[in-house]
This record gives sequence, C-alpha cells and structure tokens, in this order.
Amino acid sequence: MSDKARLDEYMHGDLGAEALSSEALSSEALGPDTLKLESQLCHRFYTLSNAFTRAYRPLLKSLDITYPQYVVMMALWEQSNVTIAELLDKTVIDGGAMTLILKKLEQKELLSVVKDEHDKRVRRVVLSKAGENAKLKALDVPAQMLCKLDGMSKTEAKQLVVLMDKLQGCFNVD
Amino acid sequence: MSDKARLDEYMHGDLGAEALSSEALSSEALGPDTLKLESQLCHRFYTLSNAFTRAYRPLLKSLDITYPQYVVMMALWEQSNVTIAELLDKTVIDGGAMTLILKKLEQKELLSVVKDEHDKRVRRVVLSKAGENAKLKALDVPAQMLCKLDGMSKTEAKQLVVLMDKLQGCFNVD
DNA sequence: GCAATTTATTTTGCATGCAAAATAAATTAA
DNA sequence: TTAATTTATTTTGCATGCAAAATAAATTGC
Repeated sequence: MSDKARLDEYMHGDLGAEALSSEALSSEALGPDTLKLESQLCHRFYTLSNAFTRAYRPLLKSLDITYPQYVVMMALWEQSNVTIAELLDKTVIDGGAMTLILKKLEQKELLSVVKDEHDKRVRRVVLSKAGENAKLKALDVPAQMLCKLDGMSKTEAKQLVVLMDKLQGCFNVD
Repeated sequence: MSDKARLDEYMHGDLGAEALSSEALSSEALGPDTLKLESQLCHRFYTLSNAFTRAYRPLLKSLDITYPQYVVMMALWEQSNVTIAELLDKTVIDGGAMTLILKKLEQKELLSVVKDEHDKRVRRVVLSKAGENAKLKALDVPAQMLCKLDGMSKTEAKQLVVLMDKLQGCFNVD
C-alpha cells in the first residue's frame, strides 16, 4: 500500500468523535503492543525532532549558530528589543539554556543584552547590526530545508501543522 | 474556526500532488513569513518532543528512569539479548549517549552488558530479572500518557503517525 | 600471512534540556 | 515603612544529542 493510499484510508474516518483516552485505552493502548516502540507517538517526535536538528546543522554552518540559537534569532528577527521572558515564551526554550544561548550569541556579536531602565530585574535582548544582517544570510535556509523534505506535499505539511498544534494544546491544558 | 473545521479544510485538498520543494518554495517559503517561528514545522517538533519528555518524567518516576532510558527498556522488552548496534538502530539514540544510558541501566540492575563470544568487538545487552519485572510496572505508562493527550482522537493520532512516518522517510533518503 | 581497511563501541568536547535552588529586585501586606 | 511574597533571571547538577577522534577487534587484499 502506498503512502497516499494509507493516508487516505485514515483520512476518511470521522474525526474527533472518540477520545484517545476512552476507546483507545481499551483497544490499542492496552493491547500486546502497548509498550512496542513502533507504536509510540512520542518516539516519532523524539526521532524527528533530532532529525531536524541534525538536518539544520549544515544549513546553519555559514551562520555559525546551532538550531536553538537559530530559533532565538528567528524570534528576534520578528521582533527585537524584547524581554528574556518574552523570548522564553515565544521560543519555548529552557530558561537555563537561554542564558547560555544568549551569552553565545552575544559573543558572536549578533545581539546584546541590556538592562531594562524601569525594572532592574528585567533584561532586554536587542539585535545588533550584524544580527540584523544575518537575517539576509538566513533567508534561504527555510527553502534549503524544504528541499530536504522533498516528497512531502504542501497539503501534508499543513495537516501536520494542524494536528501538531492540537497535540500541543493537549499539553498546554495540563 | 474549530480545530475540527480547520482540519477538515486541509483534509479535502488533493494529496501528494505538489511537492513542497517546488510550489511551496515560491509561494510560502519565500514569503515574508519565511523566517517566522510560527510557520516552522521544525519548531513544532522541537517543542512537542520536549513536551513529551517532560510529560513522561512523572510517569517514569516510580521506575526511576528517564525517557531515553525508557526507550531502551521498551526495545529490550520487545527483544532482549541484542547487540548494541541493533539497539542503536531500533531506538535511534546517539551512540555516545547509548554507552552512558546502558551504564546507568546496568547500575540500576535492569540489564547487563556482556561480551559476544564469537566477535569480541560486539557487546550484547541482556535484560535482568528486575528488568523483565519492570515491564509489568511500565504497562500502564502508555495509558497514563494517553490520558494526558485527551482531546486527540484515535483517528487524528493515526494521521499523525502516517504523516510523521512519511516525513521520517524524507530524512532517511538524504 | 601480514598490512590496510572496515566494523563495533567508547571517549571527548561542546551545546542544550530539565528540575530545583539561588539571586536580586519589585510588589504586597501588615 | 518593614517583612513576606512574588517575579525575572541565573546557577547548579545531571542526562542526553552531536560530530569527530580514539580503540580494539575482525575482515580484506595483495
């Protein structure tokens, strides 16, 4: 069976009716494959997240930044002069890691971290000129990544986004 | 628009026709949002993978193992007495990390690593009695995780699996 | 039958991710 | 106002993930 056929098969079931925690619990989740690695959604996320990080490395080499550092830069390219807390919210990077990442990016002179004038607890992150210019060099990174994903249709990518956003929503309520 | 409506909208587009790297390249990928964090598939994987790891921690607390260690145990519960190379293949864990993970699990006496008799380069990983028994304690972990994912339908989970497996396929060819 | 190469695993150096403790400054409460 | 509490950020200790180098043992090739 082709990927497309397999996808279509699942595609036409009714959606959202049965919750995972009720029906699935009795049929699949408690079946003999419960602890099988192949059946674990989590392991796919683990695997793919790492695959993305590895795939980005060569694309970010000319910028001399890691993937998490790239995430921080993307956030700043959208809006500079933001609070570290705002950056943490947007990037969903660990706070402890963020401190180190900002130090690294500051060493590379892509940004600077300055004290907030009104609230001395707060520090603000500001793109440097070099940091702004780096955006130009980064503009073709997404396209290069898409090349690596050749075989995925736009539609499929969008479906992934919808489903993953819903899954993220599950974690956000907890 | 509800999640379901949004999903349906994407659901009825034709699939697999246009490749990401051709059409998407000109329309979306090179648009003004190219470098926007919100538009990045990779960031969703990053975020969700970390969310899973965090969500598993309390569930694995009674077993006193981390998520990657749990992955190794799942692999061994499927088949014990396997080569480290086989374990690396199945779990997709980094080789360097695997060495440490196996040491940890050996300290916890959940497994033992023994030399292969025929090939002295090879070491085999074998579940201990305690390791086998741990499977019984782990049997309800998947169900507990599914509880946390309440709101996702079985159908949606399956769609995710199909799409993610296809995406994984993209990385495997490179 | 020995040197060159390949294979299996570990080690190393660096960059996070995570939870929890520590700091420092602002805010609230008595 | 001063003490208690809350908020923003950093530090700490531990567990990976990654690439590359190092080891050790098996296999090839001449």
